[in-house]
Amino acid sequence: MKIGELAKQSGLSAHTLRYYEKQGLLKATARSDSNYRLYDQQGLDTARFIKRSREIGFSLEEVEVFLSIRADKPAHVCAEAKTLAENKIVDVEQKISELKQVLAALHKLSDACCGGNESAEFCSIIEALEQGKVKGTKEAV
Amino acid sequence: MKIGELAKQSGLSAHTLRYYEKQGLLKATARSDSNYRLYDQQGLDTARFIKRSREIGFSLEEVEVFLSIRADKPAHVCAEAKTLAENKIVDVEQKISELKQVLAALHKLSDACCGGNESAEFCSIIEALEQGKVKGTKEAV
DNA sequence: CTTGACCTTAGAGTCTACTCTAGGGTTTAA
DNA sequence: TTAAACCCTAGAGTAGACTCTAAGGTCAAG
Repeated sequence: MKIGELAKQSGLSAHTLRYYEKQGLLKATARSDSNYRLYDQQGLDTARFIKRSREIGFSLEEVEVFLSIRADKPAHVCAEAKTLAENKIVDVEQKISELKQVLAALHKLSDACCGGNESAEFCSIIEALEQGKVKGTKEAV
Repeated sequence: MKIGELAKQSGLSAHTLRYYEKQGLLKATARSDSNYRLYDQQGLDTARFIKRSREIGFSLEEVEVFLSIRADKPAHVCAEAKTLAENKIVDVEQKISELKQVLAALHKLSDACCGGNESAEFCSIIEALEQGKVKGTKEAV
């Protein structure tokens, strides 16, 4: 199949597929006489593999590692894949905890403010940002 | 005070302060004979205001709105500030919920894998990415 | 034969918020 | 006086993952 068909089947854009090729993640199986990229079922599998990995939050660099494990499984061990997953778990947990602190600070801001059509002269949000009364982002980690 | 002092007092870098000026967020109060930026207490207050707003997760664009409210409070109403905060809360909650789904998918991947020095020939992580058994990212929203 | 849909390439642009560089002037302390 | 430490500008570079453009070749239908 040509790149447009692969795009349709995989849910990635043709642009993105070419980009992945440039990044060394997914090369076309062959080229037609007119130099069109041609893909087979394997190419589609790989495209979907990449897409799923991205959706789970892996970077292209990490996907590359998965692909190399997948390309020669006997040459690799489970620990390699699991390490990637565990590191990513730590990253995501960290990000979630940061966002929760941000959320708490935002709620504090928001709850303090009447939010009405009163003049902002004594708006608690502005005041809080002004005077640094809002904590919980860096300090409370 | 000069930019270096303001940087020290505010916790922002001189580079960043100049960047903020270029973005129209914080202009120097005056210039010295030698064209150095000069700031007063108000400048420091503003720099800190920006820094705090950023730490709470507001974009520079949003900070600009806060600054304009702050610059002329009687001309604005609380609702403007509160709307910003509430929208940001929605954003952050959304992001957290996405990350939680990602985290669940990652745990599923990781837990299924032995993680040992066994060959990756039957690695459940690779298999899961391969066959699309991993759900919970887009579909489960 | 032509129109439109498809494909090619190299390379530039997007987003956000910085961060740094080059090349040069100023100030301060020893 | 000289060296360090500061300041200035315009503009480029960084991150990550695309996304798009220009200029052109190819292919199938009518």
